[in-house]
Amino acid sequence: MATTTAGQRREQAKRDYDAFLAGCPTRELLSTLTDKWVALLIPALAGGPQRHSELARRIAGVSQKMLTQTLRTMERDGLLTRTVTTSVPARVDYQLTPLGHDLFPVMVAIKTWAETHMDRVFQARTQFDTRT
Amino acid sequence: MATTTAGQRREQAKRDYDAFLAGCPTRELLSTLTDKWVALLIPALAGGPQRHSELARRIAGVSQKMLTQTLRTMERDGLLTRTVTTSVPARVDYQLTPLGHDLFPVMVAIKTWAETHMDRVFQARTQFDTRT
DNA sequence: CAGCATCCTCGGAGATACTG
DNA sequence: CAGTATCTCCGAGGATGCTG
Repeated sequence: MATTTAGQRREQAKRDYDAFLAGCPTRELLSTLTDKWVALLIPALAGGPQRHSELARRIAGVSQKMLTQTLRTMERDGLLTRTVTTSVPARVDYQLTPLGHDLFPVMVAIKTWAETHMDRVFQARTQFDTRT
Repeated sequence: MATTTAGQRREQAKRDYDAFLAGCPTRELLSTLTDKWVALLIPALAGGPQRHSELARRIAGVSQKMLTQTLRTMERDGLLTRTVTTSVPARVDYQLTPLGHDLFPVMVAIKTWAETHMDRVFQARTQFDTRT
């Protein structure tokens, strides 16, 4: 029988992995998670499946290359699924997995934090730049 | 008299700023927040003031240049304060501001998420890489 | 100890053009 | 429409050496 609960396995993971350590694989995962486009894509996809072109329009300024590249990385890491509908023209839908959706609160928190505290940061910058 | 509450001002900010827009200044702030070293520095500083060398040791693998550079940006954005104690040798302490501390829950959430779900991501990668 | 200046390199990321 | 391939370039970021 299984003698470990999900909670215990999570505890185990937190003991084994430490992003403060240089060699830890979480360091590299952290690099993926702390990506501007990931922080925008997760909230953008939270409402449901989106097509490539829809995402490109929603997330203004992202190049086609970066969008495809970021989506591919996220798919590989199990954050979203890519569904191809063969037709002319082709149609591809991206949808968050439960794992990806689990990341939603965190990502939306960063995005919202930036939008909410932008003014305060501007104040701080002005003060910093005009210090004697 | 002031007719707007802090809550209303926050609402105002959320209406004015939208990180989905390319020209929005929050896009650039988001770039700063979604930085690997920021995600590690905030949790590292949460316990109290830390010296430059202490941080360098705690956050393994960070170069001296990147550490100074990241700390400077965070100082400019009002996330932390830099206190110099003139002595020989010099001593510099970094401490989170209330604004920076406000970011702590978010940053620690990302770091913890990575540490907690590393195994699941590994599984997803293996499955992705061995797909036919 | 903290941090600036300099040099150098590697790859992140845009632009463009082409395919299914 | 979605994606790949190629070329190019700029700058992030490491290494080293010097200063207060």
